[in-house]
Amino acid sequence: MEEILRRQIEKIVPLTDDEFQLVLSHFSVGKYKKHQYIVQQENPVPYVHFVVKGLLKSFYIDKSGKSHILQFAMEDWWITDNQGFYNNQNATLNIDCLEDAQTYYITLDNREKLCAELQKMEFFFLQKMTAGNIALQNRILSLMSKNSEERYTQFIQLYPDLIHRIPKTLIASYLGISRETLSRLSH
Amino acid sequence: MEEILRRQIEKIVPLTDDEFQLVLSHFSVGKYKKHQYIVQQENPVPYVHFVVKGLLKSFYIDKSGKSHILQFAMEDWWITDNQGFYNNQNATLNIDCLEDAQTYYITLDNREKLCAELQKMEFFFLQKMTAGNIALQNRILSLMSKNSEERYTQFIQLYPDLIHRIPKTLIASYLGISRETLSRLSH
DNA sequence: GCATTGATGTGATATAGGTCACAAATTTTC
DNA sequence: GAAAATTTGTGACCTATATCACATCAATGC
Repeated sequence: MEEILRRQIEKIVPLTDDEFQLVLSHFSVGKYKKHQYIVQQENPVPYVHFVVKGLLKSFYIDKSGKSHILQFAMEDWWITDNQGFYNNQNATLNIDCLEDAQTYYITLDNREKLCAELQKMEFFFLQKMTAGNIALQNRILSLMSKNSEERYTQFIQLYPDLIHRIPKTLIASYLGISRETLSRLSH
Repeated sequence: MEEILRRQIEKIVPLTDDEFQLVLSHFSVGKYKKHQYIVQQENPVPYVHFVVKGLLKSFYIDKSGKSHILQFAMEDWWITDNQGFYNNQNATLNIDCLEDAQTYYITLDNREKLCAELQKMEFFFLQKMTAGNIALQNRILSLMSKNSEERYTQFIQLYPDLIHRIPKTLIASYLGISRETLSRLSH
């Protein structure tokens, strides 16, 4: 399992064995059951999680009670409530498990210590954050310029693996359309 | 003008005079006229710009020819086509000036050099990127969970300064609604 | 292995917001 | 400062998507 984390980092910065051990020593391992929450609205957000097994979703519940999925996270993805985690605020999002899951998680303090001890980790996190930004901007443009069908097609292209692991209902919620509309498309 | 850049950085990391001179030496100054493009679709994206004067917008033109505003940038904001800039690709966005503008701009190479020479600048960029991420995620949730009126109200709250500098037509394009609908809202 | 819960499909109907068309007001340009 | 360009408002009409209501089917828990 450690290997997944190591490969993820080494896609961006090479690491010696010792360096990777140092990295690893700043993380903890978490195991979670399907339906289990790892972040809850109104509660603190102590960790970012790197998923090594399973599938999670982060979602926002609006004032009318409707839930909107911000992100899915499967193996090799990072997930947290950014606003809560980085600004030390209570969560506005929820994160729960769609499948039994295992993560390596790290606190903000530990992340900062790690970056101080191993400069290239700061570069790594900057690269990840930058890639995240680009993806988010594309998602915004997609929401603004594409209709439901186009967004669904794009989703299939971008995340072919997810299609088979996630009920359509949730994909609809991620795409910002109703499950009925998606149902009528997908045929 | 330099002072604006310095204050922007010092909101996150303190700088000595020498350090700031080092920072500054990696930037160039650009002056642009209203209507001038500083990034064009299909062209390279050599710089990120820090705006010290004026107002710009970045926008995407979809396949049907409709334009969607991704971002405005006034004094103290950063702007570029991220995908083009960080991945060394051609632009998918356009950026032009809504008012005569002045920026400090930097290449990717120079940014990397600067971070290598002055570690805290990497921390600075990471912080900015993180804040950007949070803002983008909120915008996505806003697009998914709020109707036109709520999004407009939120825009006014978030960017009260911009309301008076930007025609409603463009605000509509930023909010992902038609100008007619916005006109009927604003009352 | 049955019972509960969740997922999916589909009809009928409602509606927010888009589009088109025109006129008036305002701003910009030379 | 007149002409051109841009912005804004508003009516009439259209459409994509939401909502509600069932029915069926599949998955999961004990």
